[in-house]
Amino acid sequence: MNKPLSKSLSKKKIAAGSGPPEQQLENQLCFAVYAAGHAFTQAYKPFLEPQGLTYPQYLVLLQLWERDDQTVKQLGEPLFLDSGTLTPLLKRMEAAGWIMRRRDSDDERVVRVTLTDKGRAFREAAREIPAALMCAAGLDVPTLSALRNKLKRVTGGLRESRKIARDS
Amino acid sequence: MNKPLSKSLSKKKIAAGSGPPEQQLENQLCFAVYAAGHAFTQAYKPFLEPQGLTYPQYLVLLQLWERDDQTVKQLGEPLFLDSGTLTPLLKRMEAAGWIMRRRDSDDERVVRVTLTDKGRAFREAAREIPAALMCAAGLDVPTLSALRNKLKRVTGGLRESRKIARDS
DNA sequence: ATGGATTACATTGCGCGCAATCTAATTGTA
DNA sequence: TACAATTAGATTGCGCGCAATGTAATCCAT
Repeated sequence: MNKPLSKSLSKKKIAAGSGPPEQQLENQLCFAVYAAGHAFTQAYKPFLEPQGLTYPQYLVLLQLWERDDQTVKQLGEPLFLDSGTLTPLLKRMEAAGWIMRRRDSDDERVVRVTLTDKGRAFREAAREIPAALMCAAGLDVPTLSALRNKLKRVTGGLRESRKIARDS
Repeated sequence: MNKPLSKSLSKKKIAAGSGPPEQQLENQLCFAVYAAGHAFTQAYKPFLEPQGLTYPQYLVLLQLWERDDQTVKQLGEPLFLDSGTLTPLLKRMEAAGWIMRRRDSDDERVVRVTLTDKGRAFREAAREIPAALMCAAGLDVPTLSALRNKLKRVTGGLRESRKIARDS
C-alpha cells in the first residue's frame, strides 16, 4: 500500500510551491481564453498585415460587409467597443482608404461610417480567411460551432453577472 | 409547401447584405474568443482593481505563486510574452511592492523576479477568485475543463501552424 | 420657448501586446 | 586569447482597450 506515500508526496508538492490546482495558470479557463485570443491575432496576421489591416479593423470590416452605412455606436455595440477605441481606429481606417466617415445631416452628433470601393473589394479576397484559420486551428465545423456557442454562453454569463453587480 | 418561399427569402437576405455565413461576425470563433477575453478581463476587475492590479499582472503573480524566483524569460514563456511587454509590467509591479527584480550575480544578463511579502500574502485572498469567476460565468467544473482543454488544443494548433509557415 | 437631462462622439491618459532595434554579457570557436 | 554568434533584457514606436472627461447637438419637461 503506497497510498499514504503518494499522499505525502502530493502534499510535499503543494508545500514546494505549485499550490492549489484552481490557482494554477494551466488550469484557468480565463488564461486559456487569453492565450487563444493572442494566438488568433497572430494567426490572422499573415492575411491582414500585407493589407495594412489589424485584427480589430478586420472586425469592423466584417461588420460593414454585413451592413454598410452604420453609426459609430451601431458598430461598437456588437464589438463591445466604445468611441474611445473606435474613433481613432476608424480614423486610421479612413486614412488607409477602407471607409468614409461623415456627420449625419439630420443629427449632427452622429458619424456614419460607409465602405469605400477598396473596403468592399477586400470582402472577396477575405472570403478564404475563416476556412484557412479553422484549418490551421485543426477544427472541423461541428467542433467549431460547439466551442463558439459555449464561449458565447460564458461571455454572456460574465457580462450578465457584471451587470447585476453594477446595478445592486 | 412554402419551402421554395423560405428559400427565396433566405436568398434575399443574403443579397440584402448579410453575406456568407462564414464571414458573419456572430459565426466566428475568433470573435467569440476575442469577446470572451474582454469579458474575463472585465469580470476580474472587481477583484483586482481594488488592489491596484491588472489582469496580466495577476497572471504573473499566479506564475510566481507556483514557483518563486524566476527569470523574466521563464515568466514570459508560459504567458507567451516577451521582455517588451514584461519589462515595463514588472517595473510597475515592483514599484507597487508586489515583486523584487535584481540581476543574477552569476549571469549579469539575467533578471530574477521574486515575490515580496505583499505578493505572497495576496495569494490567500486571491484563492476565492477562480471559483467566483466560474460561478459568474455559470460554469460547472467538468464543462469548464472541457472548454479549457478544447481551447488549448485550438491555441496549440494555431501556434503550430504558424511555426510551420514561418519555417517554410 | 427654455433650461436641464440625455446622447453621440472626441479627447486624454495609462497599461498592455508586439515588432524592431539596441546594449551588454556570455558562449563557442578558431 | 580574440572575435563572431548567441542570449537576456531594455527601449522605442504604434495600435488597441477602456475609464474618465469634454463638447456639441438633441430631447424633454415645464
